[in-house]
Amino acid sequence: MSKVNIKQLAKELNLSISTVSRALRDSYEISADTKKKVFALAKQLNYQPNPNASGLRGQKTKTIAVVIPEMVNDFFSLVIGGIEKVTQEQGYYLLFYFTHGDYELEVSFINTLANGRVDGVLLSMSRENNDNSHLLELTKNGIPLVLFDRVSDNLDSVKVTSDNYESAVTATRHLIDAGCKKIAYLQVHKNISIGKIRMNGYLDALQGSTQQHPLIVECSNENEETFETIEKMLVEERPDGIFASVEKLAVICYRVCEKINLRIPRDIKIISFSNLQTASLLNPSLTTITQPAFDMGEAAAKELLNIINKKSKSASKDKHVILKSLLMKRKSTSI
Amino acid sequence: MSKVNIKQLAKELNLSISTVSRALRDSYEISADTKKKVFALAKQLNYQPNPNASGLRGQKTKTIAVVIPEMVNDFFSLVIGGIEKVTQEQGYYLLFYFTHGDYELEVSFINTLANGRVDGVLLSMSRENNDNSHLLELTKNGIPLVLFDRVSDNLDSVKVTSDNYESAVTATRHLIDAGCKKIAYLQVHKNISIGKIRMNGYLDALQGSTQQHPLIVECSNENEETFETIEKMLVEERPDGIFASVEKLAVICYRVCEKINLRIPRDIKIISFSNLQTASLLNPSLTTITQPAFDMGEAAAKELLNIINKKSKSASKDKHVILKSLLMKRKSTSI
DNA sequence: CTGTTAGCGCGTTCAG
DNA sequence: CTGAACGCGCTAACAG
Repeated sequence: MSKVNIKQLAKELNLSISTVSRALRDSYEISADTKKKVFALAKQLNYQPNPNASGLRGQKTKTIAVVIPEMVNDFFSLVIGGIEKVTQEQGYYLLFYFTHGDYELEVSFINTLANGRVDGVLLSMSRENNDNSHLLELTKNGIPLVLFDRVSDNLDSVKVTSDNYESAVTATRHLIDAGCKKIAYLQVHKNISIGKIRMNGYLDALQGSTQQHPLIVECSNENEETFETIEKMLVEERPDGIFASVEKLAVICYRVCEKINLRIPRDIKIISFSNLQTASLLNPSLTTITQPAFDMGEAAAKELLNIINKKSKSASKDKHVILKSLLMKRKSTSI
Repeated sequence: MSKVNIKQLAKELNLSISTVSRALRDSYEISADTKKKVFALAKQLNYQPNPNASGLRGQKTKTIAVVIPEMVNDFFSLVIGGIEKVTQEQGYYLLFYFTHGDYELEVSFINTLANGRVDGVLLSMSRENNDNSHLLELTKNGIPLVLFDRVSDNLDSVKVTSDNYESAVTATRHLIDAGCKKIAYLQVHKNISIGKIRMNGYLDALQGSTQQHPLIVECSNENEETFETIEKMLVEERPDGIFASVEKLAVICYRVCEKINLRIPRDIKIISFSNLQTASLLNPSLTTITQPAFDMGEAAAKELLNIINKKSKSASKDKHVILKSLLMKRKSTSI
């Protein structure tokens, strides 16, 4: 344990502890000469202020918590990239927690944060439309909270999302414009709001432009089951367009098409909410509605740091930042 | 700021601070009755011990740092899953840091950790064969370190890796057994040790089994450039087998084959180091050597917690855990 | 079984 | 310009 603290610096330099402390914080009441000496020794010994001590004293830790459902997921990986870029610039540390979509875990972790472990929290909810009292409690304890992607309307924290409704409309119109006469919508998590919002975009786009009837296919989290559901639907209904609400469904759909010899995009056109990474691996590559994941991370982190630093709680309450998604066509795709 | 602390609990219950503290820690010298009362109130008020205070006092934070090159990468995502599983069970927090392969960033972050911010560090190195003095300094300060995946031989910390050499041999033999007469090896990062080790496996397997000459293709980080390099090689050399040292190269290779009408696996067979996620998206799906990423995370975290809890520094010094990779063939692949 | 006290390292008052 | 002293919240040693 050769850890260096202020005391040792003081002894070494024949100064008092408080002088050293002040010098390190570049206080105006310390002579340039003394400061120079202190800085030199601090650097030489790699002095690092004890974060527990300063956290205890000043009630700030330069740490923010990031609570997300999971990590093995390109979307959240990209979001984290954005968060990290912003926070790193300002010297913040990142405490991560993965809820695996488990509400109980989210609650217990958030409760754990009540007492000065972090300066703020970035959260994408594990489930929605639930009891949010743990989050209310958190903000009541003076810890700022910013929600992103999976947010809840009955919380007046700052929110950052992408334009799920508008982009679902865009995606559906894209299929219509490409000549599709019967467009199926592949749906999961029908009870989470982001799912509903996307579906509404699909429904409204259909209604607005043509006489098409909606064809909504409820899928599950079980890949095998979903495969069969989709296969059955394709055979029986013979749609010529597919709009997948999440990437995984599009991938399964590709597999089904292979099996039953439907050629993409000639026989059937597919579009999906998805990120960039995996979409271009498919053949032909998948046209997607891509959320600005990195930007979302950046935006959420910036909002949070604003609240933390400027304490402008009142100004930004109930603010909702909405980022624009992109329709992405890739080479070798012609839909 | 309505944060609850021990003092408030004590006042509310007409007990002394230390009695409450002991009750919360379930000390044997507190009556069952008192404990019950304390627990009840603590739960009611959602009392959470201030981590800065206990960290300052006891020199432990229940936090470990995870330092990795990047996040947008299935391999590290999976590793983190393993780390998280183990640490969550024991109530540890995870502080993340991404070096983006930048050695300077790694150094500055590690230095920051010298003074009681975390109880231990899990690290996958940003670069290798460099000056490791920052890591030595860290362990000298009494903070345990476990290296995984990208490790350095001139550090006597515990290391966890997968069997890169053996699995490269296996992969090469697999192509040979499948009848390949001319196998090319796609290489990047020739100067990092993990790259060298894999290449040696390829070279030795070739030498051991047949009269084949090695065909090593140096690729860059530039996708466009690499695409052209591989295309040129395929046209000029006409190999019937490809061993890609990283997944991205295999993907590019697929694209090149499409362009110049080489059918996989009939004309050319491809195998690659890769994880599971993206490999099955390709068509035909890619046969891979898959590192046990999740297991690696688990193993590394377990080793670290062992050191932290048992303080068995001496016993585990210079230990090297090597996990076995898996050769994975997937449906619709016939090589 | 319970209360009193001291100190972890730092930053900020209050004195010079 | 510098030093002494206090307290952030918690735990452990020392009483009783």
